[in-house]
Amino acid sequence: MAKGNEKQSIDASTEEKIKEAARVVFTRKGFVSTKVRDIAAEADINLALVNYYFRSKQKLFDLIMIETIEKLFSEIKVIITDESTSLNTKIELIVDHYIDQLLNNPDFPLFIVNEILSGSNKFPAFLKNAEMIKGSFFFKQLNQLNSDKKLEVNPIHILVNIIGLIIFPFLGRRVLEKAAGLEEEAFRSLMEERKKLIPIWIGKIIES
Amino acid sequence: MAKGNEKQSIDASTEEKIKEAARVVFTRKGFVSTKVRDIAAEADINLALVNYYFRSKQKLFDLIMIETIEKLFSEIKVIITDESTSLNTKIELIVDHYIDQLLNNPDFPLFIVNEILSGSNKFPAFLKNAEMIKGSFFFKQLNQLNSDKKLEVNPIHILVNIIGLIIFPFLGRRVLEKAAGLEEEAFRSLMEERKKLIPIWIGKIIES
DNA sequence: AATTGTTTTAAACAGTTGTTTAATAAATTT
DNA sequence: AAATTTATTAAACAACTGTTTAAAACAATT
Repeated sequence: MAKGNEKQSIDASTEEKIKEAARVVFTRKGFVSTKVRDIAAEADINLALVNYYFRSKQKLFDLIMIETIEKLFSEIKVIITDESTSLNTKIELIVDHYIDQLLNNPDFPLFIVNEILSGSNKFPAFLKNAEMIKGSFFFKQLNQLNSDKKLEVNPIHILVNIIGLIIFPFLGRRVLEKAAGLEEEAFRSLMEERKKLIPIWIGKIIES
Repeated sequence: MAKGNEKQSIDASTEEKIKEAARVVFTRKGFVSTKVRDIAAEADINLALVNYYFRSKQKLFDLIMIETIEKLFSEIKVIITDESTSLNTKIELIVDHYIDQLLNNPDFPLFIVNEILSGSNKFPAFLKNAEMIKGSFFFKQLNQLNSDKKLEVNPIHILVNIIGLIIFPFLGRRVLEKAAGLEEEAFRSLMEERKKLIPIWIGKIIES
C-alpha cells in the first residue's frame, strides 16, 4: 500500500541519514567516544532528532550492531552450509568474500574488537551466529580431516587460523601502514595478494 | 643515597598503587571507558591523589603505555637481533615467549588494538619500535628466503602471519570461549598447543 | 616544640554529554 | 481552509567526569 512506502521514503530521508551517519561515526570511534552531537553533525541534522527517531544512543547503536552482525553471518552462511562444494572451495570463497568486504570497510574489525573490550551487550547476537558455524557442513568437513587421519589437530585451530589470517592485517592496518611505510594502495594490493595466498597456506597447514 | 631510596619506597606505596590500579583498569576497559574515579576506587585511595601524583589521566595513561611498549619490544629485541640463531629457532622463541606473555595478560592485545582505534598518541613509541623490527637480523633472514628462491612472497606476509597466528586468538578470546564453549583452562591448553604448532605451520608456509 | 614541607581529604568547579521540553514549522487529513 | 498530526528546532536539564582548591593530617627538619 502507498502509505507505508511513502512514509518509508519520506521519513527515511532523515531517519536513514542519521543511521548512516551513526554507522560511520560508531565504526570510526567506537560507542563511548562517539557523541550524539557527532552523529547529528555528521548527518547534518538537529541534535534532538537522534533521540526523536531512535529513543536513545544505545538503541541506535544496538540497531546498527544487530543489522551488521546479521548481514555479516548471513553472507557466510550460504558458503558454509553448501553441501556440494569441497572444503578447499569453501575456504577460497570465504577468504575472497571477506577480504573484499573488509577492503570496503577496513575499520570494521577494529570496531568489533573495540566493542568486545567495552563489554558490548550485542554478544548474544554474535554468539548465536557463531554457534551456526559450529553446526555447519563446513565445520563437519573440517572435522572430517581428523577422521581421515590427514590432520591431528583440533579443527578449532584451523578455523582460528583462517579467520585470523584474514582479519588480523586489518586490525594491525594502521600500525602496518605506518611501520612498513605502506600507502593505502600498497596495503590494498597486499590484501589482494592474500586472497590467493591464504587458501594455499591453509592447504599446506592441513596437509599431513 | 638514602633520601632518594626512602622517597621512592614511601611515595611508591601510594604512587605505585595508583599506577598498578590504572594498568589494570585501563587494560580492562580502555582509556575513555576508564574513569579517574574507577582508578581511585581500584587503588583504594582518594580521587585527588591521582592528579596529585600524575597531573592528569592522560599523563598517567601515557606513562603506562610507554612503559608497556618499551617492555614489549625490549624483550623481542634480544631474540630478533641475535645473529647466531637460525630463522626457525627465532620463530620458535618468539612464539613461545609471546604466548607465555599473553597467557599472563590475555586482555592486552584487545587493549592495544582498542587504543589504536581511538587514535592514541602513543603511536610514535610503537612505530619507533616497529622500525626496529624492519632493520633486525631476523627480518634480513626473512628476506633471505626470497633471494634463496625458497619463497616468492613479500616477507611482510610472513611477519604478519607469525604475529597474527599468535595474537589473534587472544583478540577473539571472549568470542571463542563463549562460541566454542571453552572454559578458561581449555583456552589455555589450546594456546599451549599453538606454541608447537605455529612454528610448524610457518615452516610449511615458508617451504617452497 | 615549633616550623616547614609533604600527603591526604572532602568539596566544589567547569565542561561535556545524553536526554527532554516546549514552541514552531511543515505536512497530512478532514 | 481548518484541524490535526508529524517533524524540526533552540534551549535547558541533570548526571557525569577530569581537575582544582583549600583545609587538615602527617612527617621531617630545625
